[in-house]
Amino acid sequence: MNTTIKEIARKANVSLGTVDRVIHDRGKVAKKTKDKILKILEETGYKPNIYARGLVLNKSYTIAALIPDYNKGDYWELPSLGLNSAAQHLSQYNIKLEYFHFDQNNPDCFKEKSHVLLRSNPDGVIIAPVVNFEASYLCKKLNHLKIPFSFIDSKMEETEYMSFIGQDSFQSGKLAAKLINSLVYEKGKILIISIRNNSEFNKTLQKRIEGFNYFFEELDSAQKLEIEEFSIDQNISNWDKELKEILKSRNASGVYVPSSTVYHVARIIEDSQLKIKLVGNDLIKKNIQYIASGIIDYVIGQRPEQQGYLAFDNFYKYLITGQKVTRDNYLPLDIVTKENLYYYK
Amino acid sequence: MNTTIKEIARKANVSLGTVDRVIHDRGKVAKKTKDKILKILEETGYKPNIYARGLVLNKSYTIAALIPDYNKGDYWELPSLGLNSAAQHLSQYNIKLEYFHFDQNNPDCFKEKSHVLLRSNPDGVIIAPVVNFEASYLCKKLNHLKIPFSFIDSKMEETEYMSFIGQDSFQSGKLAAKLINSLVYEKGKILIISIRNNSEFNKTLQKRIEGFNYFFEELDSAQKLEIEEFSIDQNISNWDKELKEILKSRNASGVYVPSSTVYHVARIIEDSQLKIKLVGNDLIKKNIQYIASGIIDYVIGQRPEQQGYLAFDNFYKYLITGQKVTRDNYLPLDIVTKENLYYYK
DNA sequence: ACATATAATGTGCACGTACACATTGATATA
DNA sequence: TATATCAATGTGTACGTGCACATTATATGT
Repeated sequence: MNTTIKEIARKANVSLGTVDRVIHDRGKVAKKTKDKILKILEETGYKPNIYARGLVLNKSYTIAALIPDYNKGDYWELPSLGLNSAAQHLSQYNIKLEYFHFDQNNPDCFKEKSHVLLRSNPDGVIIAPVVNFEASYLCKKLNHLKIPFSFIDSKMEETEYMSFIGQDSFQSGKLAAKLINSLVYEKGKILIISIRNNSEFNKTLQKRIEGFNYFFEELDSAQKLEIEEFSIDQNISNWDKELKEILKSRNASGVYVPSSTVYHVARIIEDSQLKIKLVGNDLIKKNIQYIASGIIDYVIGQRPEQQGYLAFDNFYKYLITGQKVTRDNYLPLDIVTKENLYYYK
Repeated sequence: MNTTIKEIARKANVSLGTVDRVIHDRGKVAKKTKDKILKILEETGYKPNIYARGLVLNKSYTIAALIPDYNKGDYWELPSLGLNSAAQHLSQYNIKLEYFHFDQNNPDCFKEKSHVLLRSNPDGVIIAPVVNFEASYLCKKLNHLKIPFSFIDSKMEETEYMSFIGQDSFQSGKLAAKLINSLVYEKGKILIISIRNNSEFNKTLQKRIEGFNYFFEELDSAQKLEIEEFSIDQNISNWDKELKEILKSRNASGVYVPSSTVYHVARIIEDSQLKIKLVGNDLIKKNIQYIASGIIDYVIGQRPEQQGYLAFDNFYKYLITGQKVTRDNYLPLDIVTKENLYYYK
């Protein structure tokens, strides 16, 4: 049983109200009395009862999530699942989640949604900063309004974010390289194929490729494999044919796709019965079937659901329980393959 | 703002007490009234206010953990870390953790500690059932006393446990086989070396080995590798020499140690500068250095800290928030290697 | 019809906190 | 001396729930 305000008051020979004023530093207490009460608080290690506190405050918090729009089976569905799950678990604490979806290909859309978001006056904001410049503006605004915000997936160093939840892209690429290397085993050529669905410069992709190349640069030159890099834009017609052409003509032993769109390559490998080892990212539905059948050899997961869950949970911790929040949260790089696929789903 | 019992009562034209009886299924309510109230509860999606609930109950719960004794750096330190972390996070909810450590090699010790545990009259029990027969007796007792209990690490199917948190040992072995297979790549011999620190039959070890063998049985006979099995008892003097002898004489390309004691093999490989690929289990401190240096190629992790955290958290959920608890919780089989080691630590 | 048992329903209190409001005591001013 | 001022302290209420206890309605037996 913890000490209560009542006990403190009895020990100090004052009323509940006086203790209350000291605890909340509301003033109107004689210095002598205040010191006496503070001392007793210290000695007894008083901690407010969170139930009574929660009951009497009974505030309703709203967390806004500024996340890319998605179709079923896309990557961004997964962080949303985690966000939803956390929101549901914590709904009894009167903390709610509100989405503001934007089109990844349209920076204006991000800007517009930012404004709508700000007008809703949330108690916290979760941002997926895929559109850098506009996000920077939003962060400044939030900072000014003293609304705490978190990044998910990737972060913007120069802002005063409360927390970041994501992965280390460079290391992800390095790990992919190691896996490919163990698969093709000293013979053959390797392709890096980026399949982008927007024309923008993408930090995450870039860093993964850097990490991938770094791994091979560090190897003995004897073990080095030939690497070729390709970039395909899904907005261009016939991108599918082009991809097929590359896969068939280059006589590659292994392919690395540094994004969740690796299933496109898997489909072609399956259809054309090519003998190519394949490594990609993310455990999305469209990839799962190819992992199960062994066409995708390895996928590197980044626990997107957990990312979503943590992002929301951090606001609960911060706003409701008043706990400190870890600022940078790097989640493990999960290696997923046929044999351990089941327990990651 | 969520609906309250008061509102439900007003809508149903009854008193608070009647609604309360329906919610807690305490009987003494006319069927007609009960149905009416149930319908309203359903419609409004009533959820009890956790603060008010906690305030009025304000019980102090004690969870007992019956876990093997350990030295620093041993496997069982890790679930304890998770348990402690959960206990600390949830301390404000008046739920405490009390350990009862036993000696793995001494079934009598388990029995004795079981009795001490029962006398402490806990509100929930977490059991690591490494001593099967004695655990069975304890479970029956707990069942009779209506004290809920959970298993961690491995489970006993025939008991009425509240939840289990652990891994799929068979699949763990299968995954290890796949990794070894990709490492030695169609040439050479593979050894399975069990290093036991107690003389007892160990279910987990057995199942991992079964899974390991199963993987190779399923391969085309052309790709099959020669496999030899060894078992070493650490209680026998000179076990270290024997191990060294095996590693040096058998001309193996790969070794699988189906437990956390893989670091013993790693040490010998390092000292004797052998060229043997090595796969084992668990991310304990003694293994980490060998993963970092690449002597252990892969380790399969089972998130022991998370196991501990979940085990405790499940009791919080069950006893305090009244939520339903998932009965079987299989954690992912993490593949840990030099390149992704950092983010698993 | 009446007493009595029992089923059904209602009432009141406690939990610990936050905050609005009320009261007390001391000092200064007319 | 009476009164206004203001600092210091005290009191009361609400939050929503769980449970003990009180009350009312209905059925049963004589």
